[in-house]
Amino acid sequence: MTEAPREADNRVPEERSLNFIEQIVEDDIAAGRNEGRVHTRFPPEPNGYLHIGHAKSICLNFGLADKYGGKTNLRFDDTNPVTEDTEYVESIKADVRWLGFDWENEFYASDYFGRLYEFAEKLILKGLAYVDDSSAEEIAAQKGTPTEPGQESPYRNRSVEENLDLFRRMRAGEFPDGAKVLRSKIDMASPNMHLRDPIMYRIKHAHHHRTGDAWCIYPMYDFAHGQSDSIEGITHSLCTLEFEVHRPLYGWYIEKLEIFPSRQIEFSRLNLTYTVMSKRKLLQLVNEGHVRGWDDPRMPTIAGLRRRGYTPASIRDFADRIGIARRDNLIDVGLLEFCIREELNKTTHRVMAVVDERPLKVVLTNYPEGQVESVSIENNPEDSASGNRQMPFSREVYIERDDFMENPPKKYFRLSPGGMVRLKAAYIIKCEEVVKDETGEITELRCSYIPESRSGSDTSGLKVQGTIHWVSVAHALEAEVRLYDRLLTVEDPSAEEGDFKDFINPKSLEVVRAYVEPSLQEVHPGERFQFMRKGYFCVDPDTSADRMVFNRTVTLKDTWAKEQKKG
RNA sequence: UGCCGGAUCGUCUAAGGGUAGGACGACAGAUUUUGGUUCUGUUUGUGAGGGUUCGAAUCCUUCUCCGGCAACCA
Repeated sequence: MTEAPREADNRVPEERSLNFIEQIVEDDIAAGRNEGRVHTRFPPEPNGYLHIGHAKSICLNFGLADKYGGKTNLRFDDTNPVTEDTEYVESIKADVRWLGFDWENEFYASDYFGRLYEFAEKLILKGLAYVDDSSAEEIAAQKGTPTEPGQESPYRNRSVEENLDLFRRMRAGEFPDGAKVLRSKIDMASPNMHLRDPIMYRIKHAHHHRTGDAWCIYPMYDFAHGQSDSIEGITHSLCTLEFEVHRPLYGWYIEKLEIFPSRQIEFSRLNLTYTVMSKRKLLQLVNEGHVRGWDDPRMPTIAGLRRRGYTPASIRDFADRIGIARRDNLIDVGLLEFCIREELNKTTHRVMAVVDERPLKVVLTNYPEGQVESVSIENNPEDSASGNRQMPFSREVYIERDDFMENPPKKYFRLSPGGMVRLKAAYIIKCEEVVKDETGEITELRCSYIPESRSGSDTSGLKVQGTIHWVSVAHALEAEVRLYDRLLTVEDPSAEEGDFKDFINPKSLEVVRAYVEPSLQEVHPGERFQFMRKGYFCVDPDTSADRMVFNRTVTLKDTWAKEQKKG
């Protein structure tokens, strides 16, 4: 039997192979587990801003639910009132939305404090939990080490009645912070440290951002997370590799409590070159003033990337490209840059901006004084629907100092004495004279222009190798441009001796003046452009009626600069 | 030294006994009024040794290297 060939079968979309979690999910669906349901959750602790590593997790969780017709909850893991705050709750919600995802439910671990308390009493009743009066130091000492078993607490064998009474009094506020904890009775000799009678509840007379002063005991992560998953009917609970050793405990609570068995699956966290990705370190950068805040465009936070000019689609694309696996990885930040360039190349308008503190004035000696003409320029050659706009051209224009060299090396295609270059969308010019001041510094270039070479109606027959951007001196607008570079000077700070802060790049931010074309008169924060030949830029929120500020999102690829470096 | 993971081009990631593929990067060329974009081509990889097999990245075995775990953090 032969198969009839399908028509136009060559356009089959490339089939991406499944990552290991998708394989698990498909196996589960095929086996009829959870009635074929797929329910994930994204569980941030509201104690910091989300970063690109969280974006990986968000895309994974929401993407999986989307792919298999499931749901995703947003759940704040707010079991430690002393570090958590509603400011973070709000920023996290804004960031998840901005990334393009909508959650099925907005939940909080604190919603379950009542249920968790009941779970704790249930374990006490089963003889599987006890109140311990030991101090934190004593508990740490009893814990043993990875290679030596721990010792049992002297309070380990209290009666169920006494434990119940003590736990209720803990809740009632009869004891000060640290006086007692509730622990699970598992196995102090377990090779898994997390099974050595882990703490379930601790006393903290602290105000909680949601429950206020209703509680003075708070559950630990291990006694909240899995049960929260279970309560919500989460089928696949995805987390990073460092929680792998918690999985037996996750399962133990579910088993002993006889509740819905959510399944924890771990994947490797994202590491990016030239930056750090832990909330603790990012908080340090903010608190110690190494950056201007959580949304500083140098930060790998979602807020920072947004301000820098990254788009949600580019971050989702990045998350998709890096994949999901279980091995440690260090992703080249160049891949992130590729993703944003790819999108912005298709979508942004090209504009002229001479990004130079000291631009070079070019005087076109044979161009009539006082004359201004309008030249037409494509908004985006990659998008024919984007149309054209007009730009004023006149006798004096600014170009970047880098676009002229008095003694050019071979293969330098820009302007040099006696050389010709095209001013993009306008005329070919020829450098006739280099004017310098008494210190030898070039102050101006006197050039002639070729009237027959006007873009669009060039009859000059001339061929020039270089085309450069420019702005008309009389029409240019001043703007502040913030040029960002990598936050750190080393690819992988964890591989270096010393603290990561020893490797902060002192040149990660350079603020320069630029002269931009007049069409940019009224720009609004968040708008993106390609500064022709320079890179992609985004209007910063610091922009006001009398001040224009642009952030450089990413440079254009620059093969000339690369060539130079080699030389 | 205990337990749990992991090891495939430079960097990620596929292939689950049957041609080691893709992406990014790099390199070379073509096109180009952005040294951009686009297009074409090239390069480089299964940590090591032994075994099973007609056939091993894949199975077995020994070893090596890397990561995580000893917060009343998550």
